[in-house]
Amino acid sequence: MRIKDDEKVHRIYRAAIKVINREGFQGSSMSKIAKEANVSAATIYLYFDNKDDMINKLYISTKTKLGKSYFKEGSELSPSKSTFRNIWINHYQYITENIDEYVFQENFSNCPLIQQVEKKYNMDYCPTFEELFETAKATKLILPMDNDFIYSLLFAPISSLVKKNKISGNEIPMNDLIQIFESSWRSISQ
Amino acid sequence: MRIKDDEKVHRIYRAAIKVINREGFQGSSMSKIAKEANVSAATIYLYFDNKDDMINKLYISTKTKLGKSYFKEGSELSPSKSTFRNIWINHYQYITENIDEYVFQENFSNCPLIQQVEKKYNMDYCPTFEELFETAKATKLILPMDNDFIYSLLFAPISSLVKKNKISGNEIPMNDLIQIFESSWRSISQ
Amino acid sequence: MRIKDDEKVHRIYRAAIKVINREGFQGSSMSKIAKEANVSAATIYLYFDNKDDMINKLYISTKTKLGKSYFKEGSELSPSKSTFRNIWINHYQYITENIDEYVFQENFSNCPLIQQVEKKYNMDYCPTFEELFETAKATKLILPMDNDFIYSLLFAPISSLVKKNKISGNEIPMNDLIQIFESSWRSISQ
Amino acid sequence: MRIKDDEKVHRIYRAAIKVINREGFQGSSMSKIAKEANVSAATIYLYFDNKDDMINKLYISTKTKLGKSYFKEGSELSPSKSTFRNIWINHYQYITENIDEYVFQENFSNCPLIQQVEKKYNMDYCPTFEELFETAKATKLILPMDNDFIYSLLFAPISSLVKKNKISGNEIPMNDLIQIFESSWRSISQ
DNA sequence: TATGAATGAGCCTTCATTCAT
DNA sequence: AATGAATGAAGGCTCATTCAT
Repeated sequence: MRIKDDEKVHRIYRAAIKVINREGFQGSSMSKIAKEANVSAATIYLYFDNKDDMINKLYISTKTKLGKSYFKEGSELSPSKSTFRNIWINHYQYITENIDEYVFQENFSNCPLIQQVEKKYNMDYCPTFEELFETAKATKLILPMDNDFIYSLLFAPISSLVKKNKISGNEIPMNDLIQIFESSWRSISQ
Repeated sequence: MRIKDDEKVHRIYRAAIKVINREGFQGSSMSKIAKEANVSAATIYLYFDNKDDMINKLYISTKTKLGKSYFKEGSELSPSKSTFRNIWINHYQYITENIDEYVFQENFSNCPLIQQVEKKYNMDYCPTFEELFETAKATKLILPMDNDFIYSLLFAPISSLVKKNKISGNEIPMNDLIQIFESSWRSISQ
Repeated sequence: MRIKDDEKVHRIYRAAIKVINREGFQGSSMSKIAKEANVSAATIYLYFDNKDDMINKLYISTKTKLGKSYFKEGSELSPSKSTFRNIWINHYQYITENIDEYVFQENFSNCPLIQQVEKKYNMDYCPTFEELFETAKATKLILPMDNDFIYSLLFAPISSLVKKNKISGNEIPMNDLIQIFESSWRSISQ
Repeated sequence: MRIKDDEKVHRIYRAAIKVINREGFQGSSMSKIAKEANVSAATIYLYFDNKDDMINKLYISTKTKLGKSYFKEGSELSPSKSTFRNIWINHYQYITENIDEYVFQENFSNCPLIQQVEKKYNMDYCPTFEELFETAKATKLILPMDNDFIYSLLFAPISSLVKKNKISGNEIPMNDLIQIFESSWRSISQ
């Protein structure tokens, strides 16, 4: 018998993202995804229960990767401006380098189908962030605010700009990038 | 007769938003929308060329309303912090009061179908903002930055929080709201 | 708008029977039935919820017709041999003249899908028979037996022969028919 | 090795009957049958050309067993009422004890797929019956009728009742059984 | 021999859209 | 203008069957 290819799951994931980003959610059919992945549509059903199952798992997979993207292995997380800057830059780099995954994910975080997954997922979303924010607040590095507020003030502007640029096809020069970080930082720092 | 028409178009718009937000994009069929709007599916084709046409026009309609939401009629736009705060609050109020329209719009701004509309639309997006930002920069009220940056720094955090709260069902108390505005303002003010 | 054709339901019924008897149950697809009925497959779904619903309703429809077939309108049902013979002959004529419906029905009475319908249906199956059998027993025309036994002894042999002949393509001459009735009658008469 | 094969074929047969009777013909897929038989679906294709081939062979197998069921080994077949009664009872016992096989077979005797097999099969159906009936007619034990008629008059009623009871879940008490045989016998005896 | 992986064909069903009234 | 009826096309999914080990 042939060996069930673990790599095949990722081929399907990549194909799904590609098709969905190209043709939208409604334009994405299992057969299109299958063709893009160079497998038979029936094959997808060997790896997933159904379309929803596939989308959910794909969503969780990308979400997990994104969650990890903030923190490079071995890097320190002492509460300092430079730590925040590193995290911020990591995030920026990840979403620009994986713009398709990122767009896919943003598209779906609002989708009713995904929201129950989302709810459950949010709970264990980012314990690392919780910790970092708390100690930063304790050391009076940043303002005492709800963690969600901090997160949004820090990351929402750059995320929003990346998405906008995706559409227009522009890129943000490094100078501007620093400027945006400094502004975001100012909004939360004490 | 003209009035009757217009009223029906908006009934269809409201129904479409309702169905789409309830069942997702793929779950929204013309017949479901028709039923929700209490018309026959065939009737929709008297007012729109096809489904895409309807979605596009709906998108533009909501986008226009959102664009107007920032500025209350007759209000002054002299470049001052309080002007910015008013605009910011207007925006917040509008999206919380019209959360369905807002979610719909956000959902679709990333959708391939909408992006050509978006591109064209963005150009004449908000001349008022351009003006306001430019004079504010000239008077050194805010930092000299790309207008897109200013816009994102000012609005992206609160938008992001509203969406997150939509899912979790929470609401932001007024105190917190002020805090968020102050933070956002700090990120762009000089 | 076009008028919903009540005759269309019967066209679909006829087509379904034809296809099912020709190609068997597994060989019968909605599209084949649709083609046979000269309608689009989608049209069938205007009249029935789904395939099972259609089969069930078809089954009930034929069953009802068969139930009525025993008794010609206006005919007497006094308990006498000639009454039984008339009923018996009516039944024979009906199933030979509607052999397709009959075969379809026999095919499905054993099918798991149909058996819940069947169970419910059996209750009000044939009150007329109950009555006739009871009075015939009371007048000592026939033996005192369970009504089901009477029914089977009377009709099962001829039904079985008709089905066998359907396959072989033979027909039963009138002489033989009388002989079979006389035999069946002997098995229940006192 | 030969033994192992045979055992597996019968495991497949049993599984097929089980699945088909449980879920109907359309609900019976090769993989379900395979799972029920505890083999891989591919394995079935080592023993049968395809699904039809399997069903046909299964049908012939059960039909053969049923054909043998009438006659217990070493029993006498002199033309007498008691011989007929023995045969009749044997048949009854067999179909009640092997109700699944019996139901399966009845289900398929009307199925187009099976009817060519049936036609060919009928020829050498039951030479023993032919013989018995002929001598019984010659000795004026039973009426001079077509053998098919005799067969149907004798067995169709009890078969029909067994099937009906299968559905309703009842059983026939011995007293009634004798009564039914006596009735059936009266219909053919001289 | 035995089997998990793979797939083209086909099934049931729904959809966006048009037709006829 | 309005709509129920109708449908070709497509979608998700399963199946009988074959492949490769």
